[in-house]
Amino acid sequence: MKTIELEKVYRPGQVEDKWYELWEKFKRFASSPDPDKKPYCIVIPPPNVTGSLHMGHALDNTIQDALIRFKRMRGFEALWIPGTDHAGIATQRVVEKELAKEGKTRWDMGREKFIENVWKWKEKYGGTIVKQLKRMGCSCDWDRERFTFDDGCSRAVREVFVRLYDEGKIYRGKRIVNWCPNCYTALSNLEVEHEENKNGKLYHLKYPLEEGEGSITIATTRPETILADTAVAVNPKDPRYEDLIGKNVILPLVGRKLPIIANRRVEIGFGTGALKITPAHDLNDWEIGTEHDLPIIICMDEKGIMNENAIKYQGMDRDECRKEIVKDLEDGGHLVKTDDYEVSVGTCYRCHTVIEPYLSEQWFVDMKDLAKPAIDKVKDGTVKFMPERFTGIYLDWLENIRDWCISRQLWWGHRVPVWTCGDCKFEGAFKKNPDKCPKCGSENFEQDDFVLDTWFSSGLWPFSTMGWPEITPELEYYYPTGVLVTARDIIFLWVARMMMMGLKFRGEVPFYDVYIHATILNSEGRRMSKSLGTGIDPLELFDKFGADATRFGLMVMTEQGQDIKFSEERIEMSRNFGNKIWNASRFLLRQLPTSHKGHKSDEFELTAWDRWILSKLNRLIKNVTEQYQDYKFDQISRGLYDFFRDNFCDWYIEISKPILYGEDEKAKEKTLWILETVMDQFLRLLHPMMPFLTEEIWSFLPSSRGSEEDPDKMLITSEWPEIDESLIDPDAEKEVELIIDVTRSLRNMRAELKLNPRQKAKFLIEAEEGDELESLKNAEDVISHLTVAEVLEITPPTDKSHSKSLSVMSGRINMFMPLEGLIDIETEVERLNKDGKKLEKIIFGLSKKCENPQFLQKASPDVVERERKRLVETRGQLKKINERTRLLLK
RNA sequence: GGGCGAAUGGCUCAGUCGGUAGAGCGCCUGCUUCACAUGUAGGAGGUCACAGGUUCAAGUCCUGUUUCGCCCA
Repeated sequence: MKTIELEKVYRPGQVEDKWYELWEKFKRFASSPDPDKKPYCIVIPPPNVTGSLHMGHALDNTIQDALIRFKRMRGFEALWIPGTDHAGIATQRVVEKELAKEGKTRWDMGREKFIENVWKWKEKYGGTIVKQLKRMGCSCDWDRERFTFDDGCSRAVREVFVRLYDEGKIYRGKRIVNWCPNCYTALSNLEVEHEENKNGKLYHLKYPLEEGEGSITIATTRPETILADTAVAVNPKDPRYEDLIGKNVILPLVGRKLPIIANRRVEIGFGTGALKITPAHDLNDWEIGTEHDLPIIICMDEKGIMNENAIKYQGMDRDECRKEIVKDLEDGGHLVKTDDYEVSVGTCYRCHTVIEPYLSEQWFVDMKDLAKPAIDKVKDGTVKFMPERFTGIYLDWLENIRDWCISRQLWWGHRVPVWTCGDCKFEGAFKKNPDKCPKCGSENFEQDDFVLDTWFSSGLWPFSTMGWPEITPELEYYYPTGVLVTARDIIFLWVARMMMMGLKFRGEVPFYDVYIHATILNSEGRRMSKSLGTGIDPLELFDKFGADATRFGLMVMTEQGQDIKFSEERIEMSRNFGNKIWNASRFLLRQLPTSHKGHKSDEFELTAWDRWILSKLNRLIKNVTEQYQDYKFDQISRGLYDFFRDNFCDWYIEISKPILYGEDEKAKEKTLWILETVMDQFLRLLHPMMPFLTEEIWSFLPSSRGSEEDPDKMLITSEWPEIDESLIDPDAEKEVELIIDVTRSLRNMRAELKLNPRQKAKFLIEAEEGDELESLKNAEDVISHLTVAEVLEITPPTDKSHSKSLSVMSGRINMFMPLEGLIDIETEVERLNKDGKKLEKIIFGLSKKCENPQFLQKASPDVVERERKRLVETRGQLKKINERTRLLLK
């Protein structure tokens, strides 16, 4: 019979590539509606098409893949829809950078040509992240891969826009928006990151009164905007300025006359209590300006360059202008003082340029009505957040939602489908491009120049990927999806918007669970960032440790609940774990030329060890299955790890060796059956986390050999283990734990004497008559095997003095190792004293407890009973120790 | 300013219902034994941030404090 020889060390590289190809070749990831099965669907939170895999993706997609593989094995019709996001700003920037290398700009080539170029770029480089997802084993149905800017998704965007527009939920308005002078576009509030600028300054500027000698001093962090000041405001309740309200000041450097107005929004305590009002360059000022009907002056252009209103500063950029103005104000005696001031500045999430609050005409979505159902469905428990605390964050945001600025001054993206007639001024939104004005028939009918926020299309992702606005079989079968897996910084960008859009356009939530996973930090606890160079490239980890190990390591790390400080040690530990599994299977395969799986547990007389490992296995099945449902990935990985290393390898395989190398054929058969069963079930349980390694080993197991050619035999589409409750056996567990305990104690004695591992030792064990003695006697062979013992006497307590032996106690069991004069009395006495001290301390605590009437009265009876028993046992141990000390010193 | 989270061994972190504090890595010691040195056997190492409180009993529950991190404004 042919046995399979495996390499001593598992090498993931080739194995991983091979299996991914085979899974794809045999369409193992494919899913389509099947009325006989329950659907389970995940839509990937689409990564940027320009992106490459970072640790956050690696974690996010490991989780999704594990869930999909789990559900697939559980018999669900499991579909994972992959895809990417067209990432308006990011992609456009990348292509513009390329052009810049040739000394060109997008304006040089024009809109159409430029977009063509971006598409070309996308076709060429956009597949990077997809390849990387494959590299890590993601079992997405790639035939269903989507792109937020593909035809289908674009149709969905059009449909949604037109419907919201026609309902009046989308409107155009002139507002202060977050403007990025580097990307030349407006951004939504969510795309602005706030940073503390510790080098900020608060400038106190003196504005002279129009009449008389006096002046008013205002405080500002942005002196360059005085060029667009149109008023000075004070709080009506501020006694300092009561007399000045209604008077005018003269704006320094400019000479414009500004009224002093009273507005309750002005904070009395801030700065001087007097505020310069620049309606076109500050949101708060805009609101005050609107209330007072102030004139609006814009002093810079969309690139942050000072414009014609900036008098002699025209042409300077913002920062340069600030310096010049401060200098001129100082020269003119208008600068009273400059204080250091820590100021929070908004920056662009893509390029980190300081955001300019900027007055411009943009498209907005009125969110109030959309938000309401999205709030309700979380409040009534239809949609659940994991961990639960994110519910509050989500609700809080939606309850205070503001209108969403959806237009971007980009070229790459869904163009706003609104046309305006140059003749009759008719304006309308269209699902299909019109060629003339439907009202007056004019061909002077122009489409809006702006494009939509990328997140507008990702909000539709859970149903646009399924073919909506068409009602496809997919949509009817897979929607709502099971879970959205993402990081917490995406709760508003995706989760909330998908909820709103899903409820609005499908009338149903897009997913039932929202699993928010950790953010991965580097080992110093800082966010991983490519621009800071503080990131770790997951692909390097795949190369070094394998994708399986990286996946498993990440799963172990998610135990941290919130942020993960990345530690490569965990990945290494997982690599070692994989190697351990590999080697255990190597051992097993040598013993197992053919399958022994056909048996049933009642065919054999099972030993305590057999019942123990089957009991542990079934507990594992139970736990892992439940924990997948609760997204407890840390506990799953930990449970698998402990079971395999501790229970299976360290103990069961070890005790199986004398049997497998022995003569008892029936016992051999039984042991092989159990070994194979455990390995088989374990591989299934581990598969979602370590898909490659498990599939590889699986393909060697006799029962599934040849699965490389036969997709029906592959692990990926095999069945998830069913728990057999009848095999959970607390008695066997207790019995084996006793034997393990005794074995450890005996080994401990060996180690203390620095006995060579091959040197056979002699042990005496004394246990009270009863179950324990019985169990130990039954396990005599096993214990002597595990402890390399020659003579192993197991008896009831005797009167022997054991004076020349080492001793150790565990519970009510006393163990001795006779030494014939080898013992170092001093060391042994010292050790006994140390143990005795420990015991005394425990006894002191326990006796105090057990004498406490409150404890006896109030604690539950079983606790009292347990503590009493412990006290008696511990006292007995101490007595023995004292006795031994006395004997040794005699 | 408002909210959320964290603080446990040298490091990174688990710790379920309140009832004997655990793991991985690192460290020390023994071992090339026939699946595995990516291994194995053993060991040292903890005032559970601090202060109160509840309780027979607190790492765990409550209140406050400190430090750190994140989000929102």
